[in-house]
Formats: sequence, C-alpha cells, structure tokens
Amino acid sequence: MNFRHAKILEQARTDGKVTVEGLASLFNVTLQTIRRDLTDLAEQGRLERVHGGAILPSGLRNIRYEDRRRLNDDAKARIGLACANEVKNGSSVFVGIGTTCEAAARALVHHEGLLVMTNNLNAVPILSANPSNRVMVTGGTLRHADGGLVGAQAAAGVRQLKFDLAIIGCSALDQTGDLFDYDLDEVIVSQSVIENSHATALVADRSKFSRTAPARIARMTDLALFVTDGLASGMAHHPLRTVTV
Amino acid sequence: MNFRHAKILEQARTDGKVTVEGLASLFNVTLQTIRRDLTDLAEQGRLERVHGGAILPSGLRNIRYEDRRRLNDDAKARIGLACANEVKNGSSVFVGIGTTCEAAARALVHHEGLLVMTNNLNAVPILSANPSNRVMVTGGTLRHADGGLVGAQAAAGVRQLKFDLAIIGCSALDQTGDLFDYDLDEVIVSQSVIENSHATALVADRSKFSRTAPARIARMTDLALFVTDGLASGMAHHPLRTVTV
DNA sequence: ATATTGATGTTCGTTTATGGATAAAACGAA
DNA sequence: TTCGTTTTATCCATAAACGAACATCAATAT
Repeated sequence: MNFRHAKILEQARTDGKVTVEGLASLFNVTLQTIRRDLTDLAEQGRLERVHGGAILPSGLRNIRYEDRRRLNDDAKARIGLACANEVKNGSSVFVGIGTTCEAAARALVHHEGLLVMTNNLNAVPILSANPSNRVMVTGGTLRHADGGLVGAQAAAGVRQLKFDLAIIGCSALDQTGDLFDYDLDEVIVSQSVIENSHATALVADRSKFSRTAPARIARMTDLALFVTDGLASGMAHHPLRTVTV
Repeated sequence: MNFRHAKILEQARTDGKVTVEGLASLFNVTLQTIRRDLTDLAEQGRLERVHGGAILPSGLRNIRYEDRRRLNDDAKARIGLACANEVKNGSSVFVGIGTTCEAAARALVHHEGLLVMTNNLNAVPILSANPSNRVMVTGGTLRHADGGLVGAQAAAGVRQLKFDLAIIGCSALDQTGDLFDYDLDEVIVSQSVIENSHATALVADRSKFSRTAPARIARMTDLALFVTDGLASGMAHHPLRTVTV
C-alpha cells in the first residue's frame, strides 16, 4: 500500500480505466512501479488488470460482458458525458442496463444530491461512489450475463418513482425509428421506465444501427433525447432531439 | 493520544496525505516518534498507514465493513455451513443483510436449483457464482455502509415470494428472546421476510449477546431455527431449536 | 528521596519500495 | 499465420523506511 494507490483508484472510478503510461507520468515514476501498483490493487480485487492499464473490477459479469465493455469505450464515455449534461443537480434519474448506461453513471460523479434508481447492478458501485447520491435499486431477477435486474418485479420497482430523466439503452435500432431488445423481461422494464419518466434519453453507439433484435421496446417518438456517436444515413433527419458526440 | 495527533489528522484532511518526514520536521521530533503516532492513529482507524506516511482511510464504509468481515470469520463460516445444511436443493431461500448471512450464501455454492432472493448486494456475486441458482434482488434504497437494500420497497419485493427458508441476522439479542436492529428501514424488511417464510433461521455469532440496539425485529418464538457459535448462559434452554457450532 | 510511568530519542537488523536489466508474453499489422 | 512492437513479469541492487529493543528524561506518585 502506498500514496499512489488511493489516487489510482480514484481515477479508475471517475474515468472507468487507468493506463500504465498515464499514471507513470502523473506520478513521475517508472512504468514498472505503476505495474506493481496495479498488480497489487488487482490482487486485492480493487482493480482488474488489462493490457496497458486497469479497469474497475467486475464482480458479476462474465467474460463476454468484459469484452463488450472495452468495445468502443471512448465513444461510450463521450456519450455518457453528454448525457450527464442533461441531468440537473437534485433531480431524479434512472440508469438502465448496458455498458453505455454505465458510462453515463460514471459521468454523474460530480453531480450533487441526485436520486438515482437503477436495475443495473454494475452501476451501483459507480453511483454510490458519490455519497451525496441516494441510490435505489429496482429489484427483480438477476441476469447473470450482465448484472441486470429484469422481469415484472423490476418493472414494479420502477413504478415507485417518477424520473426527471431516464437513461436507457437498447440492443438494436432500425431506420423506421424503433428500439429493440433481445429479452422480453428487459423490455417490460424499459417500457415501465419510459412511462414513469418526464423525459427519456436513449444512449446508443453507432454499432446498434447495424444490429437487429426481436422485441420492440418503444418508438423513437416516445423519447425526448437520443445521444449517439454517429447517425446512420437514413436517420439523419429524425424529429427527435439528437446529440452526436 | 497526544497534541500532535489532532494536527496530523487536520493536515491529512486538508492534503489528503501526510509524510513521516514532513511531520517530523514540522514538530521537531524524530521519525520514530511520528511513526508511533501514525501507527496509533491507524490502529484507531483514523488514518491508513502507507510506506512513508499515511493517507485518509479510503471510503470509511469499505474499511469498516472489511474489518467487520474479518472479525470472527471462522465462527461465521461454521454458522453459514450449518445453516446451509438446512437448505434443500430446489427450495426457495432468502438471504439477509450482514456478514454472517454472506457466509451462509457462500456455503450454498454446492446446492442445486435454488431460488434465492436477497437484499444484500454483497451476497449477489456470491450467489450468482453458482449458475444453477436463480437469483432475485428485493430492490430498495441502498445503504452505503454495507450494501444492504432497505425500506418499504425492499419489504414489498420480499412479498413477491414465499420462502422455504429465510436466513436473517440481527444486531443484538437480549435474554428475553427478542431480536433487535439499529435501522428501522431494515427492521421492516426483516419482518416482511419472517411473514413470508415457512421457516426463518437467525444466524448470529456470540458477540450479539453483548450488544444492544433500539428497534425490535421479532421475538425468538417467531423463528424456526437459531444458528450460533455459543449461547449466553441465560438462554441455554430457550424453546427454539438451536444449532451451536 | 526514590520508584514508577510514559513519552521520546537512539541504534540496528529487517523489510519494503524503486529502478534497471532481461526474457517471456501479448498484441497488432501485414 | 508470422514478424515486429509493446507490455509484462522476474530478478537483482540500492536506498529508504520500518519496528523492536533499549536508553534517556521529565513528571508524578509513593
């Protein structure tokens, strides 16, 4: 344990990741020293080591989910940041399932006095890093694959509150403006979230345009905001307010 | 405690860290004296010792909780094991808040086909390590101190199911056979659990006999089983079925 | 006056952190 | 795949930090 460890963890919590290079120049020590730090922290389970740096530990998630998290994570961080800009201090927020929603949760650390509900167990430690947040969990059936809580109980949990802004993701988007998902148990939660929010923001990186999924969540017109990193050509003039990062 | 301690803590709070060298020259004492001071403060949990100095304890919550987890963990593991013996494969189980309940969760890894609900987020990764378990979460307000979900919503989540066996803990036990807790929001959950279970097991190590807490959860006669590592003298002949490990 | 206690200083052998060197492993591009 | 580059783990040497034991001193009790 040394002086750097606390700072490394802090940076990992705010940025979602740390790099060996970045930390070495930050602390003015050699790369080897940082590697030892990261190894130590990883052995304590406080970080998870990856090539070139480290990320926050997973706990629940499986390998596939880890891979997805690393996929396009720059874009996800930008999307999360843009999304957090829409959140006012002291408001009530919902954070949904998916790595992009987690990026949004990460971007909320500097907000004050939020009431945040989530059905994403990975988002819980991120959100509770800020002690001024009140964090609530929907309840529901745990989906081992990604730490999501789904099903009727999750939907019922959502109905306990009305959100100023709900941040949700989806598995696929089509050109007619529909949102889709794979899992019906997740869809009923998302629908419940949309119903119980003054405004809903969809976060989705461009990869979602080229996917398909069976279960319709909603139409784009049911939403207030769409935050993405690049539009598919056909959707360029969709009526929905769109933020591209 | 001496006059330096207050100043050391003050500096730690403003700078986030203190160094042995810096403090020694500040107070004009030897390095060894400062080391003694820092060791004292670290033992009190007011600082965290690092090589060359000390830092603020990282996230009070985690440290305290980690300490508690290590406290008497042999006994807790035995209690958990004994408790798991009462659980049949394929049954529905509730796992409550506290390190002893987590020990019980750990002991359930070799069971098959359980439906487990919990309001303890620390228990979730433990329970989901066994893929044949169906894991549900109650929902509720997150208590940062220990990862527990409490309040009305947690109690409502509990009412969705009826458990074959519920495993709960408590903060204190008195000789008349009453169970107590510190937090009313947790008590309403425990009461809801007892109501919605065919049988409730209380897990408590002997330290609970010497504690007191304000909020009554239930009477011992409301329970089916009591698993502990040693009885207080006065409770030796309580009518409740008791397993001592 | 003498003994006791507690805080501090001193010494010294041990432990730990760090950086450099090297070889193995992981990665990315062709 | 193969090759070249980057990242990593391991070993070693050095310097710093550490803690235990003992000595010293002052304040207090007997």
